[in-house]
Amino acid sequence: MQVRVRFAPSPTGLLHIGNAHTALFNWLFARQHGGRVILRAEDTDVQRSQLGYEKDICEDLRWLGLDWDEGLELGGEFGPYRQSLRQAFYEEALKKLRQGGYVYPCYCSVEELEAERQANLAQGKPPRYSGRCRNLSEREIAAFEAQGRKPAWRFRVPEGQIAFRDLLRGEFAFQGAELGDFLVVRPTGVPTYNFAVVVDDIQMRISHVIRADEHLSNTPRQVLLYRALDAQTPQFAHVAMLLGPDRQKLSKRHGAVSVAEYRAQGYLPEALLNYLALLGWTPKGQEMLSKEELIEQFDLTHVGFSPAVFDQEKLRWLNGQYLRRADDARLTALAAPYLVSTGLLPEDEVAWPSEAWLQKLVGLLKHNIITLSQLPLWAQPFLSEPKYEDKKIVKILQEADSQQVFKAFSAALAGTSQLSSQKAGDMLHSLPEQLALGTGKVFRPLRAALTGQGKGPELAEIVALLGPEKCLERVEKFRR
RNA sequence: GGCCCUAUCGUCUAGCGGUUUAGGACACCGCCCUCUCACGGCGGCGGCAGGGGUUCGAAUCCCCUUAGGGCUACCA
Repeated sequence: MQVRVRFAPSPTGLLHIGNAHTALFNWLFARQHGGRVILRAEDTDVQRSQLGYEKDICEDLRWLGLDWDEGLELGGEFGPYRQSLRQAFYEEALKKLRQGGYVYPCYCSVEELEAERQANLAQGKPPRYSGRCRNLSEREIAAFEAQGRKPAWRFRVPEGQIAFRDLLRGEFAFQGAELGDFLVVRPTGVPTYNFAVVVDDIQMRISHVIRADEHLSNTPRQVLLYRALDAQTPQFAHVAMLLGPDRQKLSKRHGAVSVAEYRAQGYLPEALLNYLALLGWTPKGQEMLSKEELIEQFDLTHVGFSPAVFDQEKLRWLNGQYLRRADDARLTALAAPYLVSTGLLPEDEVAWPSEAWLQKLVGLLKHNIITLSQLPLWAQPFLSEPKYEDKKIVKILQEADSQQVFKAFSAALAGTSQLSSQKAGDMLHSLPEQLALGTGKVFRPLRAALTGQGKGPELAEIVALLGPEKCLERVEKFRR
């Protein structure tokens, strides 16, 4: 049997980290089984769904490196892949349910239902549908129709056991009596989630439904639908959902929860992807894994089912690791927007320093940062004049010993046109002995004069990158 | 309220009845490297939610309690 998985986000917002997590697990599973990934938009919530979000979600998935074989933007054999375009399928399925006597028309209004629900809740009774319309006579139906009421369609849930198997967690058995008759089609003719998913998954030949834990309780309803539609159920696998640091469901209250936000903060897609894979699953060996290695090592059956807290710190660590290993040319391209938006680089690329120099700069500074958005802070003295605002820096510059350091440094640089970091290092390290000063006494004032900062890359690298001319200029400023 | 899921260091987790003085990663602390920060190296702190069983033996199996989460929607 061919493995066919789907990722079915609802376009009611940006791609959520939690959705990206299940998308990744689906993707990994499909890729390691030579299966296909289907991307479908679940937009049956007409009020909240927006086409724009659908585009954003596609873009974020691609950014993460999760591609798909059929679905949105690609089309395919079993389309269309947006639920609002699939009305004919739902109507056909509803017809089948009606013919089989699995559903009945319900004329209750939203207000009536909500009142009933509240009343039940207040009395400590289960807030499920009473079944008021379950056994309407022909005459009662005719009366409602005469009033111009449009019916919704409800599934007649049988009593008795509904069993299914979860690939991860084993056997489940729910009692039909506990479920209550659920809505399948709204009065507007738009299907509800449970119905649309099942119809689509059947028609799209989905073999494995890998989704978050929160859908476990919906599964018996869906199993009922599969049976009524005379279809085979797919394999279910419910993975744990993601939590915030307070162990509540991960939400906007916890800060950045969309993939787009992490991208904006300067996280690398491979870092986010790698981190997401580590939530609920652990590799045997080391944890830093490429997409290819993940495909090779990932094992759905070893995914844990206890909910996982999304830990920013570990993500940050991973991002730092990937940053340091990243190609400088690529990083420079990614970093440029941050440098432009902070005014360190002009809008117009023509006015930029050479590509080679920029790459050296980024290649050097990538060792000091955790996210790309931190780059401007370090790049500042290289792309504009140092600020010399820090009190400690000012004090170092004013120290008596600093004067002879500046003098010796200037003398050593005079007449030099270019310096490798190696040469610069040799020169710098000869100074302490020459001046009979401690290394710190020599290096600290130079670093201060050259960058206005107390920390940063190796001094030799700074000197090489700035070039003799600029170094001289900055040091001379402090000579008296 | 009912039903369901979950429970190992602060966090992610390994562990699938004996090989465990419970292993790793992040974070934290200390030391080393070093002009500083970061990286890196070494070391440390820190956990089986509680209570009952089952068993020669339990983090591992069962039950109860507790805690957290989910579903019970004309949200998905």
